[in-house]
Amino acid sequence: MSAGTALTPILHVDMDAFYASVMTRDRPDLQDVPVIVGGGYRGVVLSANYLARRSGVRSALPMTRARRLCPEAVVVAPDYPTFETVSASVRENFRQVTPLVEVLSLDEAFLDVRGAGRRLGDPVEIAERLRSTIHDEQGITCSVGVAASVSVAKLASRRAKPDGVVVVPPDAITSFLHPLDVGELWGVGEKTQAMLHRLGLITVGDVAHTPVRTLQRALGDHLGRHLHELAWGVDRRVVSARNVGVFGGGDPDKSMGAQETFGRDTDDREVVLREVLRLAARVTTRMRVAGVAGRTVALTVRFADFTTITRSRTRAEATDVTQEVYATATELYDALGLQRARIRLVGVRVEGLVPRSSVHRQLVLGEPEHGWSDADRAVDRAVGRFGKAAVQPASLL
DNA sequence: TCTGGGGTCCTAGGACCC
DNA sequence: TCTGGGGTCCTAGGACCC
Repeated sequence: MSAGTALTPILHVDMDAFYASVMTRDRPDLQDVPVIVGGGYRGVVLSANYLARRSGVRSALPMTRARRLCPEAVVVAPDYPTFETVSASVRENFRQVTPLVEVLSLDEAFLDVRGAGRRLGDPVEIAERLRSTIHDEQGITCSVGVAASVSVAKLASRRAKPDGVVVVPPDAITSFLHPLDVGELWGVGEKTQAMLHRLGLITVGDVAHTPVRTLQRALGDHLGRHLHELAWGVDRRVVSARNVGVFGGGDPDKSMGAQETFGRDTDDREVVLREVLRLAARVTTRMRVAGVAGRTVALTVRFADFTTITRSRTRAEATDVTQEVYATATELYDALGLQRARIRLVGVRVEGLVPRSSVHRQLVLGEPEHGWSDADRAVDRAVGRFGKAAVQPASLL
């Protein structure tokens, strides 16, 4: 193993145009045409292949604009179960390299291969072997960034795209980072980039050579310090198999929610509340499967002009009961006192989740012994046996 | 037919408590 | 009593990520 790569044990593996690659891999007819994954009414682009990107199509772009930019593109609806399957197989490939895998999303992960060197070779050899395994088994390509820290590895993988590997040795970190636009840094989005540009800070090098106090005044204590450190390649964040977010085996979720954009805007309270009930049922069903309950219920309302508000209320005790979440969300909605406001989207979220086993409910005087909670569990059993369509709250029928 | 859905984290003000 | 101050909870909003 060369001394250089032994000092760069962090891999960031990122599938290339993941959704688009998966949707087209078994479709010879889609190999040489621009492809956009997304669609649906009022939707956005989830992913686009490299031919479509050449026309300026990017993820999160409204579909209407994407079609205008690339009218010849084939639009394909996403197939999430297949994405999950492919993603699980790839994660298994990762775990054969090291147990230190931090899954960021369906198509991205950090690997710490510090302990794998003797067995599997240096980090670059490991990266290349993973790439060919994934290509052979899944028929899709990925790119890998190799560096001493997660933030630099993440930037390196972007440079490696598509279908490549980029290594940033420790002595090349600042020469790699400093020419990049500040917007490339992980955690700098549109707003922060614009703010930094207004201050005349265009490149990562500009940020590196700005006093921390100045950055903190503009961006707040935390972000200011954080960006200054990132600009010098200082990143104490470690690859943690615990931080796996939505996927199994990691830290539990802190909140669960669901939201839905209406096919067309509505000002009808009945229509909105029927959707709120549907969302409350969806969320609490997931909570009961996960064995969690939460005290805070948050309602999101987005109006026709895209302004978005949230209102939340913390209940005395944690709940996973559909009717209780629905009741709180309804109170929050009615407290808005809306008069004919055009509503585009509603969302329901339950926060402050704790294991259900840690919740001991006070018996409220007059509360039926077998109340809504038992009703929910009966619904869950029926859904488990007969499928989602079998049981719905009465007002959804 | 402009702008999805699932999350996390940070900030800031006010209440409240010691 | 020339009004301090810290810690925690709650709420609302905003930025960001994939």
